[in-house]
Amino acid sequence: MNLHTVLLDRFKAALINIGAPENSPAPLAKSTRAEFGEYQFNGAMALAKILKQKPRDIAEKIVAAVELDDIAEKLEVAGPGFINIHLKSQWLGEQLLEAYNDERLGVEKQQSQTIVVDYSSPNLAKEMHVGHLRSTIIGDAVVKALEFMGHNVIRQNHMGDWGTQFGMLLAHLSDKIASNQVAETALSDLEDFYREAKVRFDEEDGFADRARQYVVKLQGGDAHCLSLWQDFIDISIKHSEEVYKKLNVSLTRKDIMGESAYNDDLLPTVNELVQKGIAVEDQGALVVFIQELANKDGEPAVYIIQKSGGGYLYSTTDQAAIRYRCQKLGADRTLIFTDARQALHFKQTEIVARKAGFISEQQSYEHCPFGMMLGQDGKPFKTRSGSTVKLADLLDEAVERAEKLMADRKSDFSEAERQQVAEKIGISAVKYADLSKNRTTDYIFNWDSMLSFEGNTAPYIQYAYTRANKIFKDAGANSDSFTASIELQSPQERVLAVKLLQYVEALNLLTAEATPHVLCSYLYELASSFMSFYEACPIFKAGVSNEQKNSRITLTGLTAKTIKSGLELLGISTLEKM
RNA sequence: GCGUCCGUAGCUCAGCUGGAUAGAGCACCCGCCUUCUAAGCGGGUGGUCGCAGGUUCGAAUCCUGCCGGACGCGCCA
Repeated sequence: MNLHTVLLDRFKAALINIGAPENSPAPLAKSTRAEFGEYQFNGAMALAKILKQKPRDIAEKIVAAVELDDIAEKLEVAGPGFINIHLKSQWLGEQLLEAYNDERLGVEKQQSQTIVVDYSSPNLAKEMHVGHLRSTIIGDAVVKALEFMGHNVIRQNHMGDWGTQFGMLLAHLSDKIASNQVAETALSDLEDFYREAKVRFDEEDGFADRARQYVVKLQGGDAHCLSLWQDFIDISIKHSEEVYKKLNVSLTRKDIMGESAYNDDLLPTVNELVQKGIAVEDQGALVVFIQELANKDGEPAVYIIQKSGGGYLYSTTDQAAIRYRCQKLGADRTLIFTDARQALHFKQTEIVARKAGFISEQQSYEHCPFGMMLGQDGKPFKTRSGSTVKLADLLDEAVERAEKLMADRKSDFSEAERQQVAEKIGISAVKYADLSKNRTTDYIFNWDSMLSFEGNTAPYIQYAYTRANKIFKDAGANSDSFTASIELQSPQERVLAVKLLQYVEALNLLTAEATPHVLCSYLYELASSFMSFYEACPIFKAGVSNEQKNSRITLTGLTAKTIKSGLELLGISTLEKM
């Protein structure tokens, strides 16, 4: 059940009844203050001009026409023509009970689409660093939410497993193996390995030439080179998989669709663009002139799809990828999670692909950009040439810090338990801190605030969960058999009740905009509402009637289930105690 | 030069498909533990929503111009 949708449908019907034109604006919003009820309909003011009547008169007519007796306690017209909606406690209680007894918590699925999601996509030449964190976890949260909402999601890990840099790496690896080193050992630290290869490339006579030969051989399908490359890729993928496991990210080998996978498609793609007259030769290269993105002097933007030497670029691969995703995979939507700096590239890519007919009008292509992770000083955590922070190291530090915080507190955890809890707290703190921020802007990374256990943080929400879960279990309530009627008496119960029913609204927004932070905000508000309820509405204390007790246990149970569900979609696991 | 994104409390961030008195958390101040986990709850101080115009009954939100910041703009990805 979707509160917003139910109410909106009723108001839309009412608008027609009072003679408003079809498709009149029907703004329905959550009320900003408790005294204004739970929702407010603000359409009367907008209609004043269209109907040539006073907004308050229109509001009165809408109130008279709208059929809400079963749902609303009262409707009141306020201010210039706001219609405040106070929902019926009994009706809310019935909806909550339904949600409680539903394994989907009352969340209706969306109309199913095939959605391709391109995320994580690390460069296999190096180890994953902090720059890959956002794409990986934001993408994974969106993927999980889309699946929960009923979509057919196809993950695409567009790994950087091809390109000129591999010549240098393979030449270096070849030498290591020639001197009897095992590939796994040589590549135990990819970062060191890359650095060594780079130094040789820059300084050692003849090495750069050998590296270039390796590129040519590799692209020509030379067996020895391919075998070396395969070894390298396998080991590098294992590094990534370790990070995914630590991060509780759902990507697996079968989701990998690296750049190399499009190798055979590049020439046909380029040919198609040329045949259709979209790509033309310019200064020896094949380019697409994009008039739509021309500057003020009318000079078009230039999009290179083949270098003057015949080599391909990432634009070529991206065109091939669109063809594959839209035509072979049948993507209704394609979501791409990369940093904001690539925004222009993806805008150009879409324009070119649409001209070429690789993507149809009905199919969407959505670049979902995100900002950089910055240090305390407001500067990037990592510079392009400077030292990088390895993602694995960052996560290890998160766990260490969580351990220290736990050590400062008394607990009856065994050593093994404490280790496990610290791991979950540390990792989830890092993930949540990132996920809870609007992805489009840069954000400042701060250990203290993400691990502070206060405010909009993972530990706060996890703590709320352990509290709710504990009570629910203490009540001996089995989620399958326990039911009660719900009585909403105190303000805290009401606030919690309405919040619980708004889970679906947060999810709909998340899937539409690919913004996990709206789910974080929702969960924080839910957790916070529960904490207030917890303080104000005792369950196992004297003077609490049986009906009240059962009602509150049900609310608590649904809260626990909802938080658990929401955190799972964010890729954050819950704890039984902490 | 052109383009994209951004500028909200001392700090970190919500709110931006226009709606009532702009919200959280941190920090600061004041309260609440003889057991449903105080890693919590309640209350308070703190704002020319970068600036200036415009559209509108109504603008943090839309438009224009400035100022400030980040990032892009033909053979890297």
